[in-house]
Amino acid sequence: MSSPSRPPKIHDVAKRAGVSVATVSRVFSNPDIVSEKSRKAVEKAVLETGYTLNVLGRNLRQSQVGAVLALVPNLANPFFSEILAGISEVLRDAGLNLLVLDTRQVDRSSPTHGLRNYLNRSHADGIIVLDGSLDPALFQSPACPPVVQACEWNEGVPGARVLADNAEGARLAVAHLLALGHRRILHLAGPRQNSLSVSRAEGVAAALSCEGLEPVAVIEGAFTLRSGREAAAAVIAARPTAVFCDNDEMAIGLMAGLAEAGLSVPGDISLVGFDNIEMAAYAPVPLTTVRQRRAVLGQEAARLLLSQRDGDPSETRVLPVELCIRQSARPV
Amino acid sequence: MSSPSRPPKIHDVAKRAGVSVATVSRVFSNPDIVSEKSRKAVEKAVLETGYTLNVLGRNLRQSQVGAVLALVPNLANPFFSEILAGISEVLRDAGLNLLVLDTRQVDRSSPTHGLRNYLNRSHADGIIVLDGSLDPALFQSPACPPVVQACEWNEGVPGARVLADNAEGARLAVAHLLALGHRRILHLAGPRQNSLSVSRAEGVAAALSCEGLEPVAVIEGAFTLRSGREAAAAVIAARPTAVFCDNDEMAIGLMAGLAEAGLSVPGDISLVGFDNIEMAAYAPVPLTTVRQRRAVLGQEAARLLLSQRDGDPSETRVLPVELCIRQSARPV
DNA sequence: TTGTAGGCGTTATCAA
DNA sequence: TTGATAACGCCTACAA
Repeated sequence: MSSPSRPPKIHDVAKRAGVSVATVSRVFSNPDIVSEKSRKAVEKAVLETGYTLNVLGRNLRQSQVGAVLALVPNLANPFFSEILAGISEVLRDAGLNLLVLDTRQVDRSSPTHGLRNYLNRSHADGIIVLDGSLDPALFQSPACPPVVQACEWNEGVPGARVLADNAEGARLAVAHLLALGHRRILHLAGPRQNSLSVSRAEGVAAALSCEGLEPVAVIEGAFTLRSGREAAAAVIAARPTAVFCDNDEMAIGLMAGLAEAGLSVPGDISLVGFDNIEMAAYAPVPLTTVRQRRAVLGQEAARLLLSQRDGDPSETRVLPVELCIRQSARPV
Repeated sequence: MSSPSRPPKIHDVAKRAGVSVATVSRVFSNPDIVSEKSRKAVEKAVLETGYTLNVLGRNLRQSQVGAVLALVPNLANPFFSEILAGISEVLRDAGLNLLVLDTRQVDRSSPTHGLRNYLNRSHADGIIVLDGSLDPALFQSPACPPVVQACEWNEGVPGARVLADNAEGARLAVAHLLALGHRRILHLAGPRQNSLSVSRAEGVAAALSCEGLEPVAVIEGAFTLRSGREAAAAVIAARPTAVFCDNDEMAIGLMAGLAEAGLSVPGDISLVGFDNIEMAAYAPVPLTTVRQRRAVLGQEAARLLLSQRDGDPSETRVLPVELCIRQSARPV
């Protein structure tokens, strides 16, 4: 309990407890194989010296970092926080820490200071990629630890993937609109290259083709409130009776844009979103949307990473989605 | 470029380049002090071997982790994501990584496996605490790295603090309501022990006391949409003409609750929030609120931590706030 | 069940 | 400007 100038090392504890450093080490890593007597002595000495394990030494010796890196396209975007919470939860139970890197904030290509430096076994024991726009070559180096892609994905990146059933979600949403009698349906999509946008467009096409239809228009947004609002003029010009939006934020933004133009939802135009963010139920008109369980998605990603690290083959998990009917879509 | 079974070490590079390991090390940490000739040779050997620096070795040698830990009360809460983005940005420029820990997910007291184990120089080079409810004793150990508190705070925790001017924000909000002629003002507050709630209550009191008034009631919420909605009945019972809410989520939740009860905002009741989350402008009635710049708050916290680490004295920064007038509050 | 001793990969000191 | 070498703190054969 004294306040030593130098933090106590495993050696100090050993001396004080009258045992060897190996025994002290074992008390920390595998207590069951040391005798009760030695263990008690060590525990007492630990308390007396205020010793805490120096993780740096252990990590070097074991060639492991004790942390997993999550690559997020935009850390300020609340969409990802719930996924991160799910990841964090599973990692914690496995004794691993969560490192977070915002891919916008880091040079994607520089060989010396860029992202490449992080994709290294000495930086993280594994990587969870939430950004589908990164160069797959980054992950193909033999120095790169196990990788799992979650939510967005990219062909060419090795390892397991965990995704919501995006196509099915979009199909459900559009089928719902069709069942309500809508025929002029517009798709307010995400960025064109984005893997989510692509899958959801497939679902839209699948649903519409049953009726021999196509979207009256596809407008490209940026998954943001603002881009939804700004799409209002183009949406109105296409005269749809209903709009399927690739996420809730664009749907809520569009709601505002339509209101500014004097159009009512769902009176003039029906709206369906995607994600079921918490705010969807509190939008000006409670939003009908597709629920995807973001915490579960994060948990699954972490679990896949752990089993991949343990040598299990990488599989791909597709998580079910479901339609959440509220008040923003009604019969034509 | 070959694919060695064992990752190349600094030794391999040195041999290949015909120099000593010390020189190779210097090329990485301080290139200017090595001759052009040696440097070129090393760079060539690095490329040929595919060598990447093993951070574990460096960290042990330098007794540093290369990462800062952020303690977040609830990682799934979008309020914190923008703060984290600000933190991450500044850390990155300083060559530090961001570790995130959800304090809900971790045992707060267990001496062997709890939070205490993380507050250790071998785990992180510094700590940014966004949770005001943690036991201050945790941070008082000599083994604990530098600490900065941000947003919420706790007397007894050492180190710098960075806060929004919560009292002033609340004062501005209530003064605005008073100027609109409101006299029956209710305070929908956060949890009673929360430091934010306390400061904001002071601001409310300060503004009201100028008119010799007090809140018609103080209702305790949980900073969530749901708690705002659930407060509606109690709010209505107190018959205020205006409500100041400790955050935007509760204000938007309350808006929904009031609408369900057939009351209109701002027709029947005026509302002011706090935070200016992005959704505030897209609420059923665009929300008048107090803007606090969360990204800047995170940046400042990280900067304070860095300067504290470099031995500068710890100061406390109070960040300005400003009133954002929209449409949820109007004259009585 | 315990102890001894070598090594994980790097950097910093010191001398050349 | 460079090289040899001793740490950094811990874990784990291996031997006792």
